[in-house]
Amino acid sequence: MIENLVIVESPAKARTIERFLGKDFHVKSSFGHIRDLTKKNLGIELDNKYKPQYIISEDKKKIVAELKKIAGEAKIVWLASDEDREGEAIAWHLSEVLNLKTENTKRIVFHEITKSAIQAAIQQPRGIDQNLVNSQQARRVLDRLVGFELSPILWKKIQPSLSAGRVQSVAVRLLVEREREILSFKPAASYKIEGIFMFLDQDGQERPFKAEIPKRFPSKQKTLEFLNKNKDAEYVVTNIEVKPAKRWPSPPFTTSTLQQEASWKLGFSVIQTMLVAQKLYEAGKITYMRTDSVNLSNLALSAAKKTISNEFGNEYIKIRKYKTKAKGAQEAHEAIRPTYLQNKSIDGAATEKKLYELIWKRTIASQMSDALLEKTVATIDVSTTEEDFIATGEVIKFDGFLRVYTESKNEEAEGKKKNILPLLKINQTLTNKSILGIEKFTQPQFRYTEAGLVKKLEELGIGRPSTYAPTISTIQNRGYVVKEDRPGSERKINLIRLENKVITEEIQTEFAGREKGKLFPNDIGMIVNDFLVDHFNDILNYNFTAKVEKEFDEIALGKLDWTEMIDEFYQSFHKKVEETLKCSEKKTGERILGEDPVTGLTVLVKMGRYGPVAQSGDAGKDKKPRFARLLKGQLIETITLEEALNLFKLPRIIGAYEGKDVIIGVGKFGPYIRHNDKFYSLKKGIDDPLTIEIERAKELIEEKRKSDRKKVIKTFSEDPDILILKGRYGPYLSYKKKNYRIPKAKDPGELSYEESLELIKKGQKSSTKNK
DNA sequence: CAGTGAGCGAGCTTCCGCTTGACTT
Repeated sequence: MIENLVIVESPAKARTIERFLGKDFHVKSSFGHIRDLTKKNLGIELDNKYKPQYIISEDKKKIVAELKKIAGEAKIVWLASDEDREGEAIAWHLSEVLNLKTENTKRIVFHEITKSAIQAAIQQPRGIDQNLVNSQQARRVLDRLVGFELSPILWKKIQPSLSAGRVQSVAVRLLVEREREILSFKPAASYKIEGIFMFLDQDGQERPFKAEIPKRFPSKQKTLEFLNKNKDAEYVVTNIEVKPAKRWPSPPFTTSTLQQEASWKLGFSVIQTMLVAQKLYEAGKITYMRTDSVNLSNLALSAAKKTISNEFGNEYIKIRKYKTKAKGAQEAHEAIRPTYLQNKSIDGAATEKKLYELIWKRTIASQMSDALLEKTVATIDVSTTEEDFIATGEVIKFDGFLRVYTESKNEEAEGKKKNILPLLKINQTLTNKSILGIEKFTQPQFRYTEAGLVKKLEELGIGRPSTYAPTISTIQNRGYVVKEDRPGSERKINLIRLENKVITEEIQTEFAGREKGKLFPNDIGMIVNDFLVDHFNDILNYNFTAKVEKEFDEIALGKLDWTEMIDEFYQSFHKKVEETLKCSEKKTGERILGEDPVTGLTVLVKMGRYGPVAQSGDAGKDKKPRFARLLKGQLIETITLEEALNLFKLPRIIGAYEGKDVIIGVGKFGPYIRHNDKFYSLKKGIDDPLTIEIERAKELIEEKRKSDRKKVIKTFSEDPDILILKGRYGPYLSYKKKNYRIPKAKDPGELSYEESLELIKKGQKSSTKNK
């Protein structure tokens, strides 16, 4: 007979709690939700008050059976899932599925996994909060209705297998709208004026420092005029202002801020951050990594105090309590922090070490003193003009938390940029070394990184810590958006310099629009977005989630019946679904670019069956139209007639090599060279399929042949189709375009022909078995 | 790994939020 069974969501949590509770308590985990709506159909009985049809998920059957058995033997079952909507629902599903009786079932909650918090929770059990459960059912049913009624419209009207949902569709909308802002942005040029002045140090050394004219000059002409006036100018310091300033640390990490900082400082994708964090959590090194709370337990606060005192001294301690600002935060957990704050670093993989140290620094810094600064602003009068130069400098008087953590900035770059300002005095005259007029262009808005999009979604209250990373993956997997680097384009900028009373001009080049690891919407993302915004504006509205969240809150308080809320929504929503299915045309995003000046045929671009294509000629009236795939980076929305006409120049024969034609084309995976029935990819960003010449093509062919030869470990004279190759995951066997595993114990170089045949036979058998 | 684009039709796709393994071609 078991005295007590405690059920929590996570196995790692179960292990920790079991230690705290002692022998009488058996702690098990449910591994999250155990039931969900059936996937076979809508899973909601529309004519029966939206009754959800729950089934036990396939991968949970085993654990449910086990829990059922133990629960039957236990005297008391403690449901200890999280204290939020989803946690309450998990507790309720457990009590339903395990047939728990109210008299021996107790619901307990705690916000932090510390011994005292858990013991306190045990002292204050309650029943299941059905209102809170109902708010979760409303959330679940609403998301299912939206997702499972919108997606099929897209399959009919745009393309199969597409998807739409309350969260993902808004995420795509953010990216599409930002992209359009950037595409339509017209950069404006102006001139920034920087002067280098010399200052005689106490030890007789001349030191340069920088000052700027606060306003921008609108044209080159005005800049030249200003520089000319400076040829015979004198410079006097007319004002010095010294102001104290303060900087304070950021709160400890939540899921969203951890993803942002890991992206910025360590270059991690949001998925990578979560995978590494999961590892650290399972090893007991950090607290739970899916949280929206910035709260630290009292235990953590006192550990932080001790650690800071030991490491930096008492003057660096400032214990702070942070409040969550995020919309819709449910705060079931602590902030993400090291379990043991005295451990500054850990053993483990390089990525784990780096992420741990980031978390340690952020947590410790959050409990450290403000940094005290002194900002100096000096005004330098120019005798010949009305403009004044302004020099600013900043000195750190007390580093405080900056000793361990600088936020969201590349620390080295920041250090380099800082202007060291000398101790100037009023009425002091200065000598000018040079003045530079630099042409500056206004910048469009930034494109989103994965983590930047998560930040935006969190601000809008859309999505939860457990779904940020999956959402980012979904919109990429559907092809709506792509994460990539873009080289940008060169741009000339004017530089005008005054030095030794002589004005010189030079032209520099800079890269505009260079992007690294940013999210770009694809054509299909734009088409789907426009379609949804057209027909379902209310759901695509950035405030839709906030609006329904308010209603979920009312349901949780018992002020609103969940089925009534759903009914209110569904009546009008479903009507729109029907209308849209009936009325709207199939959408291809078609755009007519104009006429081919040579053939006179209409040229258009649209979404074809296999992706965006350009089409020359009308299917109805002309003879068979020609098609050409758009190149990567080209958008239906922005491609020009000229660019589209160029696409029809492919495939093209550029010459011959070894007696065979060399043909350039564009395929599913980008531009390629075809030679003797073999394909060779062009180099991304280096080779242009429209201009590549035969010599370069030969080079690429030879390069590929060389690297293929390197891959081969062994061949057999008995059958040249069998190849032992070196792959990404180690050696493998390749035979007629199929790959087979080589047992780890075998030295691939020693594999015999007979053994290879054996492996192929075995591999074919097991692959049919798996199906 | 690669070049397609007519049309028919069966059968499939899909949501968000909780949680980890079992997979490694």
